[in-house]
Amino acid sequence: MPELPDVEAFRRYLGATALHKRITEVVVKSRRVLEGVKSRRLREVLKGSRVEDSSRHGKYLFCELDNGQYLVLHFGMTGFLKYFKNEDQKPDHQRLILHLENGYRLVYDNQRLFGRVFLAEDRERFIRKQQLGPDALAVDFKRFASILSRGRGAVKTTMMNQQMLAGLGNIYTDEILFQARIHPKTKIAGLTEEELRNIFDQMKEVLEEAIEARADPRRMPETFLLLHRDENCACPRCGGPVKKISLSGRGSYLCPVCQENPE
DNA sequence: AGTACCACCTGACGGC
DNA sequence: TGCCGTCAGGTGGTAC
Repeated sequence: MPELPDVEAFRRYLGATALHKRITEVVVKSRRVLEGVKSRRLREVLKGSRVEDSSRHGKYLFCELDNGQYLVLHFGMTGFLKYFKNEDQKPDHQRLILHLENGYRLVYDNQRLFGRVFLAEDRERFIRKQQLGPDALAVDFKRFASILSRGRGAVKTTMMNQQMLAGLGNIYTDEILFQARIHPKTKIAGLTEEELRNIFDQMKEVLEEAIEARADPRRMPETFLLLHRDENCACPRCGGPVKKISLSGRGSYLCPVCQENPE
């Protein structure tokens, strides 16, 4: 699930729920998700504090605490946040539970344990340490073009590399390339300036529309490929069959008519 | 240095 | 019904 638009949706969800509420108790249900911090330390820092602000860089969510520290959440493939009061509403794979002063809980759920929870003192230093590229939604064209041109392989692989650009995953990269009518295997070096510009514009467009839809596919435009991610589904542009290929080990969906293979 | 592939986890789904 | 292989929206390490 969680690529940039999903994490942005979690951020807004946090803003509408647990923000500014005092954390009264902290339960680490799975210490495997903790990265670089022990349960005890995490509890000490979180207990009694409040999340006063939130921000996002790529797929990372930064929860700024009133003690100056940051609770940093990464969701892996299956993570999400859930705010609830009654026990019968609790999600199936709670990994970190924050009890709040109003009797509600904010839960970090993560079925496959690929997500990570960090504690950071400095947001920018954390981003540097993780070697993240600029956020895909914040980057300007000049920077985008110069970063992408460092890639030697397929355009999709480069766009998904978090050290190049932070925030794009498998689904949205497919979507952007579909909208830009570029085949995912196209080599970066083979792209014209115009095509690069088009990819950039579509990246912004797709991300903004997905955020607008609260990362919920049911609210997304019918023209989105991600609603038709199935082999032989009809391409929303030309009606031809959608094709699935494998690119660096990931399933990639595309329309072979709209996205011509350069080879 | 850059890129490709596997492993890490759990669960859902389709075929037999 | 049950077992098995395959696959899933991420990423780190390792091998070229």
